[in-house]
Amino acid sequence: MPELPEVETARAVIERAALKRRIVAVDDTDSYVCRPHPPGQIRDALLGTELTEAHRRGKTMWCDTATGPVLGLHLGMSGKIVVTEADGTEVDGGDYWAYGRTNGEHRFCRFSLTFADGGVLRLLDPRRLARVRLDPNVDDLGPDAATITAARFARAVGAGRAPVKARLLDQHALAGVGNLLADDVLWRAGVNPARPVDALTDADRRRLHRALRAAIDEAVRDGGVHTLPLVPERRPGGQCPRDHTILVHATVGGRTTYWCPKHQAG
DNA sequence: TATAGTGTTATCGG
DNA sequence: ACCGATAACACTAT
Repeated sequence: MPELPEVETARAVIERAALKRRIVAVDDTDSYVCRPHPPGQIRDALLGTELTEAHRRGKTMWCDTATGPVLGLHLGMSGKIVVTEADGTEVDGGDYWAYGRTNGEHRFCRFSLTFADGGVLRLLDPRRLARVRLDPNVDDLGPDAATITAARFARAVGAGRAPVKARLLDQHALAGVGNLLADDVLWRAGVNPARPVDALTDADRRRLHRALRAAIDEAVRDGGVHTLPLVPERRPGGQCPRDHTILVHATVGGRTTYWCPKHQAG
């Protein structure tokens, strides 16, 4: 589920509910999610300190700590952050999860921080493709898709023969666009997903940039990429929300891709 | 039971 | 070395 909008919401959850609280217990025993750190290494680095700031670039989050290393968090394909207070109150990123409501059950907990007053931050992730690591390297990520300028976007989606969708998904070129957001952006801009980037016009790139910014703003505001117009129609028989043409689908850039054959023909 | 899947990365070929 | 395509990863829901 998590693309940039969901990750931004998760970051805001941490900012609102997990900063400046002394960490008294850490569960880092899931050695796949916490790799390459051996069990206990992340725990030892965080015990007794506190998170001070929550940052995000693309789909990667990281938290500064008062006295320890930086804590990197990535939600992978199915991760979610939930903060539960001692009285049972939950703060989470909304109901976008495909694996049902959490309902205080905390199934699939892969990592947790317990605070001095009994509150707990949990990373829930059925598929265990999320990652927790100390001092993550963020430098290889491209500019954040939520704030990228038109000029930098044009550079990122300028040269090369890759299908434009593949480039939008390339986290080194720009960071934060996932499969569903990419389809919605291309749909808004009226661009065929398979079009090579060097065949785009400057006008195409301007429309794509505006579509990207608008789609992200709407998705963050409305609760995730599932609220975008095209996303519920991404299924066999789904219709274009604009002209009601039956959408077509194929694999582009290695991912299942839906588009309107009428207004995204070229 | 078989399959698809919202992300990342190692590996392969051009 | 660069660029793009593909498989693998772990696991659940359909």
